[in-house]
Amino acid sequence: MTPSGGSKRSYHHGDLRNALVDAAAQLAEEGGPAAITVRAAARIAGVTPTAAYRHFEGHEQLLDAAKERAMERMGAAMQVYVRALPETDDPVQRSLSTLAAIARGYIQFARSEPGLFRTAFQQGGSILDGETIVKSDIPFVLLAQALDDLVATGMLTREYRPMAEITAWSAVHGFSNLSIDGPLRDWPEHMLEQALARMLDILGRGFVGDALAHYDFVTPAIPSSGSSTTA
Amino acid sequence: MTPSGGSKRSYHHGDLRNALVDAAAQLAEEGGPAAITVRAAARIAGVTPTAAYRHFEGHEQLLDAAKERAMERMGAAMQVYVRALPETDDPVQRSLSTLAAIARGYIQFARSEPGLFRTAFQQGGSILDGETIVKSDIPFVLLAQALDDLVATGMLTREYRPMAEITAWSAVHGFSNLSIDGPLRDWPEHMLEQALARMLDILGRGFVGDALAHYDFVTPAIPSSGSSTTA
DNA sequence: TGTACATCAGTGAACGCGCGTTCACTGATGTAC
DNA sequence: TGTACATCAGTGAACGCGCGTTCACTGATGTAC
Repeated sequence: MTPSGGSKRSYHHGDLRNALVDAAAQLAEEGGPAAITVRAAARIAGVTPTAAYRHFEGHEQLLDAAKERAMERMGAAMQVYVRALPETDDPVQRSLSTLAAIARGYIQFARSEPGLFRTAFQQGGSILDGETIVKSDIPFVLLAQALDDLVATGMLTREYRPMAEITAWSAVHGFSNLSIDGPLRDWPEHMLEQALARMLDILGRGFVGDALAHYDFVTPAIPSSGSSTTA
Repeated sequence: MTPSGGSKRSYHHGDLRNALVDAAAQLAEEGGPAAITVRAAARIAGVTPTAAYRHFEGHEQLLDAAKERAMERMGAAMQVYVRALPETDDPVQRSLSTLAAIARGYIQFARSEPGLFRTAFQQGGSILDGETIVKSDIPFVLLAQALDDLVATGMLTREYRPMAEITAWSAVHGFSNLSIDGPLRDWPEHMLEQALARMLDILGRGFVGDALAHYDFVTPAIPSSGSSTTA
């Protein structure tokens, strides 16, 4: 019976706050963070701009909500990559595959949803601080777990473990940015793939040393979308 | 005798185009790319907005010019780091030190001039394409040269060489972004330094393999500004 | 069950702002003779 | 050297736009009796 149930459109709009965040995310998708305005979001939600002020203090709060939404979408997209990993008994291979899948999921999201990606990492607004992100953001947890596993199996020396997440994160984040806004923007797909494969090579060896040669750290986790294992 | 000499303020303004780009860069420094407007730049240059249209087709061209200017500043800042490198007879150590200096110079610029950094890599506008950048952008050339040297000395296997620039670039670019807009934004200096040192560890071993252990790839090239070799 | 009332989500009109851009112009500079 | 003229960098006023935000309001919903 609560109006926030959203099942039927009772009580005026019923779920306007959510509708506005959806609208903001749609605007971000199409035009990046700069396209998110109170008026445009209200327009999409089919409502007067003033109505938005019942649910947000102002423009900045709407932006923050959109940022959060973008982050959620990104996390969900990355999970698809990780979940699609084949089973394996080799714990080292599993850790390495997880790392590669996270990397590919991250970059794939940036390239397929650049507007949301830019919104998620937009300057200003709220930011999950280091400790919060560790506890709430699932892909980040998977990343940390994979690195811990590498230590447990002795592939990653304990000495190299602290802060290692930041290296992985920096690399994929930078690659994403360079791919959508930077000098790699107009590179053909196959060159991007080569560059990414090289990056995974180098990162992989950086993490576990020369022993990497015995493992597969580069194979795409998912061939984008469509058929599963085409050449 | 040409008015573009800019020595004396003859002929109305004398060098308005340049003054407008300076103004645009100043705006970018203070408020990022979004702060660059035709009117604000004209205001700073002490001139009517209309005057700007004698020198730029419109807003977008002014933005492009500011972007280019930001890139130049960044290149210059990075060169300071590279030039400050101590001499060494060991070619491997020299290559590794150059790589580390480029990385530190890049990140240092992003952190000390975030507005210009964001402007340089702002979405949209002109972008130096991959081939142009190789031939024109000096830090990038230094990066490529250092990697080539690593191959020449046998430290970097020829197989790992192609696209290796992109890995280095991605890592430092991502680290820069995470430092100024992302989750590392509020980290204290010493934690950032730890994270960066770890990244250089991992990248270094990724490039040259376990042999990295015999070299120094992490030491700061320049202790920011001020005294030269303080603890 | 029926009525009176309180609540509060959304309306409609309006504000002031800074923006990009255009127009007809002015007046300093450079040049031809 | 001196004058008439062409050039063109910069002016001043104005436009239409979309923005964020505020105001007094309306009318549907929920609640007390």
